[in-house]
Amino acid sequence: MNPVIFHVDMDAFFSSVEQLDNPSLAGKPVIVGGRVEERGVVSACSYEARAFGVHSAMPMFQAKKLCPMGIFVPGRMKRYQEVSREVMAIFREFAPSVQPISIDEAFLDMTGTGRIYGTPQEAALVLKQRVEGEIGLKMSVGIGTSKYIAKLASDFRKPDGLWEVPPGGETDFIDQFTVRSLWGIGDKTAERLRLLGLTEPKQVRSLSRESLMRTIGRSLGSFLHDVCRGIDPGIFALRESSQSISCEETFSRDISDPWEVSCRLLSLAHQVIFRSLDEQVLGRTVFVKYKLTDFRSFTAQTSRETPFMSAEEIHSQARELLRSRWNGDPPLRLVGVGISSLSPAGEQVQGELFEDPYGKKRAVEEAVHRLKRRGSSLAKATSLLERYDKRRK
DNA sequence: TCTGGGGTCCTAGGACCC
DNA sequence: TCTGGGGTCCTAGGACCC
Repeated sequence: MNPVIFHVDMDAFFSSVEQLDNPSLAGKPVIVGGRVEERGVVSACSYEARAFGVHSAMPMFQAKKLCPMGIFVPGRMKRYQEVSREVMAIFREFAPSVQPISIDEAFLDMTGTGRIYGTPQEAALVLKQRVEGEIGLKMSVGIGTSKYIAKLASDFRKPDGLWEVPPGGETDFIDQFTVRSLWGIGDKTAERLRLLGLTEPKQVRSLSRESLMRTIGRSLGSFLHDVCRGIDPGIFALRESSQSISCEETFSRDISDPWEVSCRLLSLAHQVIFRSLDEQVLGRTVFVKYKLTDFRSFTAQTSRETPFMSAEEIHSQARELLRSRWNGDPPLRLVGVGISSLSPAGEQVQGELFEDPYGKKRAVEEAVHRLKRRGSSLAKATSLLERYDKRRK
């Protein structure tokens, strides 16, 4: 039996939710994103706004220029997550197996559901109607024999799309794309391939896997070889847990004062530890990322044998990493902090609790975390107090 | 008046080990 | 007086995606 995979993608998700919650926005160019003064970018926009050339990741000042009459709204991530959960719940009721891959996308394995739903297209129509009826949002569905094909298919007739690639039709379908428009091929790689005379999947098929791997690298070569033959490259494998947790901040104006940067790092370190406690993981690696005025960005990281247990530990490591590389000039546009080499928190805590400094610190973090979840401003107060203490020294 | 935030994976070089 | 060589871990940078 051929696999039947759906890729479901909500249309212009964030802006559609805004239009759903505020019907006066329906049919208008809605642009969700940051603030111009804070160097924000577009995170999503309605199709009405796209008609003006606005697209996601575009700087807000540019979007305003292109679409001055646009309705600019700040994002409400909590609300989008809430709606996402509702939509995913419908998927889970509907399909035997669901794999969410982002806030507004999921793979549904519909193999063997013919007796219940009829043909894949009939099933997709029912699902689209359910989501539109129960939630009020439109979506696009791609159907194929693999995740990769389904993913391309959902994008093929957006918005409100429904496209099925029949078993055996994979290569013909792929041939309707340019190499650049394939998922996983960006500007840089497309340009490299263009210089090699490879702009169409058909041209890629004239090369063996070995020669592709030799010329463009093992991984990319193998990936491209498979994709252009309609073979699933296996990139949407299930990942049960995250590999890293990080937070970053772009300043509304560049900062050259190391002390001020350190304060920002502390606040970011707190956010990182809160999220790591949420996910019940700890990290043995701390990394910092910083971006200069000229947009060049750098990373530095360090690992140790025992996990970092508190915001203070993460912060002091991150500050040290940054201090040895940057001393205030040129000014910074962004800093970020993160942890990786993650492991479940439970394992560590057993042993570490005996070591007072770590166990105690962690207990404090957890307490602060619990309070913060209840809306207390204690965490903020802690940060401020520390700031105050350090200034006094 | 300039270009976010949160991730993933890959590559390449060096250290270290057998 | 010839530069083994494979495996693994770590680090920094980069490409890509939503």
